[in-house]
Amino acid sequence: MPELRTGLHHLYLRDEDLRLGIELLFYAYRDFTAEPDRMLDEIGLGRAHHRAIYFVGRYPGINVGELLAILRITKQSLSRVLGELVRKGYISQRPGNVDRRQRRLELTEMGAALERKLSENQRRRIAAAYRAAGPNAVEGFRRVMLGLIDERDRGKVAGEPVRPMPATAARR
Amino acid sequence: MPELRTGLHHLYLRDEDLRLGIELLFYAYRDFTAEPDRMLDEIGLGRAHHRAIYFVGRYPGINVGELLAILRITKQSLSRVLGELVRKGYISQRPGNVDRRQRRLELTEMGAALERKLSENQRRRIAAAYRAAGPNAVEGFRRVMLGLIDERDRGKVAGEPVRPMPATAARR
DNA sequence: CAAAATACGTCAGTGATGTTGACATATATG
DNA sequence: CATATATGTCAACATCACTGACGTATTTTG
Repeated sequence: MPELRTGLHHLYLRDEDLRLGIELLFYAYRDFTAEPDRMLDEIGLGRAHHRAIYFVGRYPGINVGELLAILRITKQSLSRVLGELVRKGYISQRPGNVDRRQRRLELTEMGAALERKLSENQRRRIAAAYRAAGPNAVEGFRRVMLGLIDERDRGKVAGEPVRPMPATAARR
Repeated sequence: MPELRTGLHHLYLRDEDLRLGIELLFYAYRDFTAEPDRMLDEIGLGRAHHRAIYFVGRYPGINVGELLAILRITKQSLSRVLGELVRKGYISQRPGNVDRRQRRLELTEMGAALERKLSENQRRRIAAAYRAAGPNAVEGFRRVMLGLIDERDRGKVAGEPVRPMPATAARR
């Protein structure tokens, strides 16, 4: 269906084109995470903490279940990470208004500062790549990346926040 | 300099544009690795093994130092992974002709079969994303991804293999 | 040719991140 | 009230990474 719009069903993909795609993902991700990892290491945190901090910053008030759905790790893993972040004062929590079983998570001032510091690095890298590649390339980048993501999560990344929604939301 | 060519120095990047980029990378990488990870798990291997197998398949005859430069892990980590792969019969090794200190690595039949199986999955995902996005988007994707990679490795991914080169090559 | 550098390996210890499984508690819902 | 949900905890374990120290074979160099 989308193929018809643009006539792309004829796109000829050589093995090498696909290999290049695989490698681009490997190298880009490797370099994209390297510097934040180093910074985190200095304060005794790791990439898992970064991810939690990032998404709590992105969706203030997010609860544990929603975060689990994004990160796709076990609650035990997340619990450890989240516990450390709360203990160290990067994340605050309080029960939900409508569903008091939930822990609604937010960044503290300190957490927000760390989040900015970490993602500033990544933003800079992305901004440089975007600028060097140009607006058309950026649009193409987005289309392809979105296509790489599992269909059910494309909406999530495209903008609509994982809003808690009056109780019992995350039950997809 | 590249900005002048295309006049992109005016590209206006909102905070949200950059956030989207960060998230695209997170989600795409998460989903890109999920299925191979599951397959590997069944045969008692992990993502680290996949990476080694992939790059040995990509550069037959690659030596340990070159592989280390690509993966950016310690030799102790790589040694473990490589040792397992050799013991289990996925990778064969023999000393280099010109420098006999080197271990030149190659996939066995079995290793090549596993490599195909694993990356077939990733190829399919990439091919689908490419086809849905169209050739222009693919070109843009490549430009941006390349820009995200550390400059010194852009050549590597763009095609030129990490060829051993008559002795003393990898000393960048 | 002897000394130094290189390619690679190993042993030992540690830490971060993930997993499974079992069980507990508070709250919500039908 | 019975059941489902949101979350947590304890325990054990695997994978993948790291640091540091040291060893051997081979190549390069003064």
